[in-house]
Amino acid sequence: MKNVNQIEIASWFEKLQQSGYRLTGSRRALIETIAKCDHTFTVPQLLTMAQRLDPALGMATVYRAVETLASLGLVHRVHDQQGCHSYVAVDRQPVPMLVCQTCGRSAPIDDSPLRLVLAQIAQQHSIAIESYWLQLNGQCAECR
Amino acid sequence: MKNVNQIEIASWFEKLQQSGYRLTGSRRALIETIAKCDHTFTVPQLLTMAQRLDPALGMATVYRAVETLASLGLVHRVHDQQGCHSYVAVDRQPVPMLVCQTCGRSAPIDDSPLRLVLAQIAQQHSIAIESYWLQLNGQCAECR
DNA sequence: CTATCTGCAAACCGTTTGCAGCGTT
DNA sequence: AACGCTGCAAACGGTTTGCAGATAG
Repeated sequence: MKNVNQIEIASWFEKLQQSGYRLTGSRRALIETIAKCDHTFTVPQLLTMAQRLDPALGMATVYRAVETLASLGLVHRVHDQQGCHSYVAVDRQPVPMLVCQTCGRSAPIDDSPLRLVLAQIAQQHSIAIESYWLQLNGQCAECR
Repeated sequence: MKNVNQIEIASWFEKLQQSGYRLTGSRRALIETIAKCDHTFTVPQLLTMAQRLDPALGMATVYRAVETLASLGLVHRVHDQQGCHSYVAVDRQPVPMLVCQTCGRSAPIDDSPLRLVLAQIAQQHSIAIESYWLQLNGQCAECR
């Protein structure tokens, strides 16, 4: 499975600044690290990886940055049996994700065929769907 | 939205015993509480509710029981923006859930029409889907 | 009777926060 | 120069664990 989340570092930098955030060394290091990372990551993992670029980086900064990136929709939570401690880079708003349980790599999926089915379900249950989470857990071709 | 998770207390008791667990007072109290509960709950919430039946009940016991019930597939994690601290009763293996964001009540959905679409997606991405999480967040008819 | 289960309280650990100094704009 | 951002370390809060006594089978 190729990493489909080829994020554009420059566009992330832009988006940060457009939203009134400063483009600091820590944030550069973190974004560059996330861009290179082709799998899901936890905050402590991200810290370790990013410290190659910025050894003085602290844990609190990473938590704050990930929260910021999540609020901008650039990073997305991923769930696992044990809890919700992982994230992935995404290039658009919350996206149904496909996560390989072996290598941790992920890819967004095209959910347009799903929307139709979901609309039917919503009607059946007479509810209004505000958002949904779809995460497919499996094995990618390479890991099988 | 009616609570569709009408769990059968007796069948839960059976399943516990068949799996080699003892049917203790704490577990009875917890299962009866969950059966009455028509919405998602956190462990601390469950403790408070179940203490009506068993005032001496402790937090650790509830954590342990919920973990046990989850391993038997009787209870299922529910996700929210802030993390994964909620559960719902389910009567079969992990089920796509529909959760009302206002009242917290939930209903399992029939995912058979979805399976077809998911199979297509799996083929497109050449991956093997082992499990998936689908959670629809919205407003039920009553809360609108 | 025995092994499991329980309540208590302490330990744990991931996450958040306060603060003084630093760095971006 | 102003204000956002950072690192540090302490605080926090949900969850887990150790243990001695209780209890189901």
